[in-house]
Amino acid sequence: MEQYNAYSFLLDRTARRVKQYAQYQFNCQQFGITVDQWAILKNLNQHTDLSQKELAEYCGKDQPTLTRIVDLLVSKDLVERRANPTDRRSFVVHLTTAGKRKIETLSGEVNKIRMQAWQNLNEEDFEHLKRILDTIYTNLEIDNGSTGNLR
Amino acid sequence: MEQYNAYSFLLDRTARRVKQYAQYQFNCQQFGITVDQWAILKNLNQHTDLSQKELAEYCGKDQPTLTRIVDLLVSKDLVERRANPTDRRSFVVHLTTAGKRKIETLSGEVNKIRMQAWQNLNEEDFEHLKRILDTIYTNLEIDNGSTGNLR
DNA sequence: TCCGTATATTTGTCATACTAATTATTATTG
DNA sequence: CAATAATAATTAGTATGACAAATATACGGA
Repeated sequence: MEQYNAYSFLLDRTARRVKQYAQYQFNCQQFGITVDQWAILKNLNQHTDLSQKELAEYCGKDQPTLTRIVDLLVSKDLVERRANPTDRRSFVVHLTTAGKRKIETLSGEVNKIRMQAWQNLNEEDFEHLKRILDTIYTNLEIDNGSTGNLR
Repeated sequence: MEQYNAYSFLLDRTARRVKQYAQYQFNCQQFGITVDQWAILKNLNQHTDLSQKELAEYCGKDQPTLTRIVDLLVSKDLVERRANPTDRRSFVVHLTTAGKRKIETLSGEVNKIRMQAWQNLNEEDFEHLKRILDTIYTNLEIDNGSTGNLR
């Protein structure tokens, strides 16, 4: 039983290296953004004009974190906050022309960087990894709801 | 090719949930430390009286991060910095009595928390996960050394 | 319509990561 | 031995992550 604990260490360590490696390449190639900022841009490109709440869900970030990343993207003129006509509480996050250009310029390079991790691994490994990570993810739902699992 | 990019998102998301879930349980059960602080204590218990540099390597943390975590553990009286007789640049990090007691008290509970992730998964999954994560990890070595891979 | 509640965003605080720079000490080398 | 390089630890700055609280707005029911 005890040995199974190692997964948490491995996961943490690997996820950090993946991000660190990508950020290192981003810096070397002067992309001018962080890896997390890239994830936001990429999501915005696929689902245009999301509210920050929706964007946070797609990107797997919480709302305070997303607010701050959007702040940085706004200061870099890559996105802008637009009034949401149907709800004055929320904004719509909109890609600027510079933001779209950034995505076009970097997409291919980012793919290359991401694929470095996948050497010596194959399609089947990818399916295993997806399944295992998804299972862990759903195993650890923190349930505040009506099913009343844990406090 | 493009789809393989998803691994980075999955890894990051899963690692964050694993840590968040554990921290949530730590808080509920009033362990009085963070998940990362626990990892340091656990390592110190296995390899007594390491220097901060060695400890950082075992724990997979960088040195500035380790310095700060040790600061927090010192302020909680769980470890202390002792002079290293053979090298006045470095310290030896030593578990206090309270630190040892903390480890004994929490070990079983932490194991239970960690095992929650492993429902619906088996030994074979564990081996797959270990192998895949280790492969990714070594694929992404950032080599500043003599082999001269990338700038 | 008014009131209480829910929601979207923001702000604050603490902890963790990564980078770069600083300090004190040790090791190396001419 | 003296000058230089390398190393252990720290500090500073920025970004992210989690959680709580505050604010503004929307929604539901009396």
